[in-house]
Amino acid sequence: MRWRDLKDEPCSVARTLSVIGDRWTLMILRDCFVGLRRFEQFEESLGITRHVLADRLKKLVEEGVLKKVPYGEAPVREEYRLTERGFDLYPVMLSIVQWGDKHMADERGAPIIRRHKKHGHILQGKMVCSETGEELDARDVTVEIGPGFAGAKENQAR
Amino acid sequence: MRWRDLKDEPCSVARTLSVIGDRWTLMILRDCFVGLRRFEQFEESLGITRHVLADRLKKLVEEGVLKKVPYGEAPVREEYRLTERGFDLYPVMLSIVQWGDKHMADERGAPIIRRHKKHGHILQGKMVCSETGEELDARDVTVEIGPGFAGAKENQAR
DNA sequence: TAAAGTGGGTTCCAATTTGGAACTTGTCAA
DNA sequence: TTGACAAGTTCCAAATTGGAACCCACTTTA
Repeated sequence: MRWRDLKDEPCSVARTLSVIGDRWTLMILRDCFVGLRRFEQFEESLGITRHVLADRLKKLVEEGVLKKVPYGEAPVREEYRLTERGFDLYPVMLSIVQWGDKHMADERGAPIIRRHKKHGHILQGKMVCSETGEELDARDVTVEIGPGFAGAKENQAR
Repeated sequence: MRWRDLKDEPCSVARTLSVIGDRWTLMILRDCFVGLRRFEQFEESLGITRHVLADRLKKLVEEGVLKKVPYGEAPVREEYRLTERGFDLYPVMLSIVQWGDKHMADERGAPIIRRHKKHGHILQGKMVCSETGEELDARDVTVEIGPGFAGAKENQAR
């Protein structure tokens, strides 16, 4: 399978990765989640080649994860902002951050901490079962073919 | 910044992506989470070039996400299994799946569904504040410099 | 009014990575 | 002794990324 065929797989992991699985794309989204919006800000923050950045931003806009919003007066320019679809990626981002905090930090602790705006406390997210509220572990879960599986290409069970 | 310098950034997103952000790595992990273990199984499932697969597996073992476990008798071979560090990636995987289920599925619904082993019900995960139990949204959160930030290279605030 | 600055891109070429296919190694089974 | 397996390697071509320079529509400064 080629990378560009991922989006046609009958698998939500593959389909999501076809949008955010590119090198640098999640780093751009990280910057979006901390409030960066402009081409030059992303470039400075990431030190990434400009044409790769332009390409990724274009794809994220095409996929509806970011949108271009005009700003400024005299020379009207455009900045990039998360759409609702983009904000929906927050659980992905937060679980990535928390894995890094747990497994990749040095003895001093996490490089960045999060605070709950409303309550002021330091924030940790946790993935729970929306039915029972129990914290989820892969070993508690089985998978089955769902309604959207059939017909999407060469179907291998997964 | 080059891709291979990601691990030295004072940012847990960057550090985590230095482990799982490579093309195909998350697809390999998806297969691990549904129970595949052997080189040939990954190859067949992904249709990926063998040397890329070998390289990714090697890196995942080096990072402690997978471990090689002997199996078989006469010709003793080795298979790949998730470590605890690997199982800790489940929230990342699940949130990726759920974004795909919500935003990339066709009208028929999700290609795969999950069931809670213990209770038997269909399972949806949700990311909540571990303190208050509220579902989390990026807009409820602010970030601050944490204890592990300083000194790790050229520090840009993030 | 010419020169320099800004933000957001493109273009070009070299260096890395990936894709595809064939070859290797160790062990067993016919 | 030949074949089959599982798990890799090796080689070369194709695609992607990195680095640097160039472009364009405005605006400010001199």
